[in-house]
Amino acid sequence: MLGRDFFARSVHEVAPDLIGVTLLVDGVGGTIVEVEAYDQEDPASHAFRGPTPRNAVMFGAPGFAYVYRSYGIHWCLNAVCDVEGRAEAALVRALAPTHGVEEMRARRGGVPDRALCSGPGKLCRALAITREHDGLPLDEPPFALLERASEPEIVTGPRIGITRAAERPWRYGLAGSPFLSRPFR
DNA sequence: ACCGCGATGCACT
DNA sequence: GTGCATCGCGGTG
Repeated sequence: MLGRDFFARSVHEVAPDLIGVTLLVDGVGGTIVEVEAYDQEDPASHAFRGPTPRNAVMFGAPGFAYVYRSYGIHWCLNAVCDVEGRAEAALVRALAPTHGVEEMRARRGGVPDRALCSGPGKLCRALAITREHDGLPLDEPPFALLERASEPEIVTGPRIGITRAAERPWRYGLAGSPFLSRPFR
């Protein structure tokens, strides 16, 4: 089990270290294969313009879940990071399903297994993550984070779906994984 | 393969 | 009123 101190570092260290970690919610989930980093000086980050009710968790202690609604439909999960009081977060973008696959299939309505968790909105659907998880600690139920077994081969590239600061190579992935939201170039 | 678009909530100008 | 840290579907090459 990963403790909260894992997240008491710069998101630029935490994000690549999350690749290969197993994320479970009520025992359902899989191996993290894709993450993006957002820091406080980042125009693409929700924290860039300062605290609001929505992003309040980002300005709190590290090791907690920041869950927000995207495009009015989807939920997205972040792990809050923090070094020297900065508001930073790692957006969990894709998992390789390993635990509770039948449950995830039922929640995701017949998509191929490869697409069960191949995007930030998709994985929240598969793991039933909603606003109720916003602000919950990641090292206590219903969450669980299992340390990776071996050192993964990590690839990087520009982040997806943003318009500002889009050139920053702060997207991290497991090399060659078929469970990514999109391939790396 | 790519491209367009609708669904829908909410923070912010 | 505008713009998203999205997704899935339906159209066209």
